[in-house]
Amino acid sequence: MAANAGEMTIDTSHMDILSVAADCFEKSGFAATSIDDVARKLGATKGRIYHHFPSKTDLFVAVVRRGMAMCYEVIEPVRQLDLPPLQKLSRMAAAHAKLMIETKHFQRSVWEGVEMHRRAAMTPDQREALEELLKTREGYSALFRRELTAARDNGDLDFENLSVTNQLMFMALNSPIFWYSPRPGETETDINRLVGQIVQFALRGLGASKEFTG
Amino acid sequence: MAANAGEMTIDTSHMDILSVAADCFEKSGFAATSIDDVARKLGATKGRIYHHFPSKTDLFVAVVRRGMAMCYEVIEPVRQLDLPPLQKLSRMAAAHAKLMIETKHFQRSVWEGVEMHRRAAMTPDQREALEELLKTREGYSALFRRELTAARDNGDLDFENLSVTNQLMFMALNSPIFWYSPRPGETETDINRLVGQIVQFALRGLGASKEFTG
DNA sequence: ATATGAACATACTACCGAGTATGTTGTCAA
DNA sequence: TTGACAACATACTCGGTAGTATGTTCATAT
Repeated sequence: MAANAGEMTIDTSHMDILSVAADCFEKSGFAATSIDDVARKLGATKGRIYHHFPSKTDLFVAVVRRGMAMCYEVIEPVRQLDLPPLQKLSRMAAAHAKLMIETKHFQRSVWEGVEMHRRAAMTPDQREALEELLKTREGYSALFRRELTAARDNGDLDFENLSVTNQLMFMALNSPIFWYSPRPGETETDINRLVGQIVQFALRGLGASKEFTG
Repeated sequence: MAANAGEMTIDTSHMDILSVAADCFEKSGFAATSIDDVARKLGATKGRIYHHFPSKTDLFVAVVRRGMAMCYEVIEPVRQLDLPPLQKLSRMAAAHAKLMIETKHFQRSVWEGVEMHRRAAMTPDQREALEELLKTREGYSALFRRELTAARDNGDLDFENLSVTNQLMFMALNSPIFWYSPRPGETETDINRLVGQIVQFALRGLGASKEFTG
């Protein structure tokens, strides 16, 4: 119990830093966020952060890793359902879009991480650290592509290029990280309705029939 | 002729800087791009840049302004065509998407400018400088919303919330600035096909019938 | 009781990058 | 030819930031 409490403290402190760091990275981006900014928002000093993370890059990567882990955690149960491809894709899309809304600050960092990698705007050590995460990301994307392909083979979807289509679909599903901001008095139902619009847009874009998308 | 040549030189030098700056901002983002980076890529030094632009912020704003001007220039002739709303929207969307591909480096800065404003990650002087541009951007967006609304009233489109839908549509149309990269040996036809896919995705997402979107 | 180490804070260093101050060169005007 | 100015280059300043080195405190183990 003592050890347990000790680990709890460690994990909590660790997670607190990650969460605040995600907030800062969301607001200002990686480059414009200073460790002191994060520390200030934590009501602490650099010492605390550098005790847990060896560098700013490692802190950022940890945020990205956590964000991507959230995606997997949310998708995994849906993925295991025994449903026809389009149905499953629809559920996966909804789960993903909702997560984007609920964990926006983390997912913004995930996005920036992907962008940093794509633009190759990194030092070698940053690149190496992100490399692993990008493979994970690719695996995640593949989960969706599988259902996309299956649904097209079924005749339930209609699109030309798989890669392009996948990009377009994810752009729509990810988009709330750019334009969503919580409304005062917003309910779970409001969010679900928002998610519904996003998924409907995406699936129709993919060529799903209106009977399916409502 | 002397005056003309002089102005030509000025404008050319000015535009050269803008173009290279756009490249740099695209690769590394505003915060991570240094004036020295831009100068180096120009084969020049800071002196040249600061002779034309009073500050890094002003340089960035100039890039954004130029990018947005390109949008208006491309859209304006299409907008004046006498076509039914959905037809016009489709042409406007195609023109916009194609411009995103062709002037990707500028449009990335436009995007970042909008993001900076939205995240309020700026000094007061930056904010003021961007304020004007954001109004221009809003006007541009309104051109599309007008056709969206008209097409829906016609029964040619089907969507719930105009604002959300507008966001989703622009996410799709803008998306090439994130994932497009020119293929070796790529032809105009290839690009047009790509644009076709993007527009098809967007219009279907908006609820256009398959008879229209093909 | 005391030693030990985790979890921080404090106080530095070193560097980088925005902005400035001051040359230097060529061009045109009178 | 010379003076004036545009269009840069060079050489600085100076504030901010990543990272480090060194306390300090508190809990736990022995």
